[in-house]
Amino acid sequence: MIANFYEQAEEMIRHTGDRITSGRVRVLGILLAEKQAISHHEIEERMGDNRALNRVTLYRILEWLNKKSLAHKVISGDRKWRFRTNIYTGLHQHAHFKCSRCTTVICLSDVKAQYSRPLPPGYQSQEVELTVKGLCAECA
Amino acid sequence: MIANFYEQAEEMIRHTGDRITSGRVRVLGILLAEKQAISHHEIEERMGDNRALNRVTLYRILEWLNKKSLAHKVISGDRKWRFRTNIYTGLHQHAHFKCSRCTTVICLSDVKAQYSRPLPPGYQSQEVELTVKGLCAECA
DNA sequence: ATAGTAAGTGCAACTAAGTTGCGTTTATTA
DNA sequence: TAATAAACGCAACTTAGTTGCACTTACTAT
Repeated sequence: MIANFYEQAEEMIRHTGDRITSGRVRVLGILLAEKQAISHHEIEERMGDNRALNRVTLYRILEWLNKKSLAHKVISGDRKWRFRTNIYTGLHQHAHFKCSRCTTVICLSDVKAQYSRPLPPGYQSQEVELTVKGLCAECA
Repeated sequence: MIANFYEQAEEMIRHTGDRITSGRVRVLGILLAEKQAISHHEIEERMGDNRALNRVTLYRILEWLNKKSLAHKVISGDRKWRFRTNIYTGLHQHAHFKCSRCTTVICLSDVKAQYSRPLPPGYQSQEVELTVKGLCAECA
């Protein structure tokens, strides 16, 4: 079943018009197979010991996926980036949930960030990031 | 006028019941004098070249201020922590604004984070973080 | 006022996460 | 199938924060 994700990944990458490399296919495939936002390190783990990509290459692939809107970066206060494909979450702004016990990060795809007051005069909003911290169902 | 902030800082620290050390007074004084959330590095700058505290000590002081609720930590995706006193912003949850051009971070003390849907079943919220990114009045 | 002591500080060395420059490999194209 | 620009890998680096341990200092009890 992971093979399916690789096929799907390849198709998505083909659509960008950029090169289809095995690294991109593998990374995107792993992200597609994942229900959570995962870190650089977790992606390496899922690649298997000997087949791992170089750390730098992985960073560059993740950055590229982000630029091509195939995945997005999730920030969460522990100085680590996590990544999630956009296929299930869409492109719209959405919130993230981080479990303070197991550190899992999920996308709350139908929770939208709002705020109660306008910004100070002259300020322009480009992007809104909402992170809810707490306990996930497993850890509660 | 910065002297006033140091007096105020000393008073605030006295209230915690913990030790009043020159490091704590200086760091909190600097934070009180500041209208923005500032980074560890910016605090060092404001201390002057020769009078700077050790990096480790500064981190520990900031952590202590956070624990004592005299200041709070602001996260913002660039792997840097920033700090702001709680005196003007209160203890309530509030949002932050980060300018994507000049990287300044301010507390939006009267903007509250909200979200449009309940969390998935079993999930418990402990803390909500809202960061708005865009252009500040200076940079717009 | 001063000695004792636990809290706070400084130093050196370390870790984790991400970056840069440059030479080598590879996916596409012509 | 050769040419070539885009990817990749390696080594070395940077930035932000952490740990362990010895030294110093603010408070306390005399």
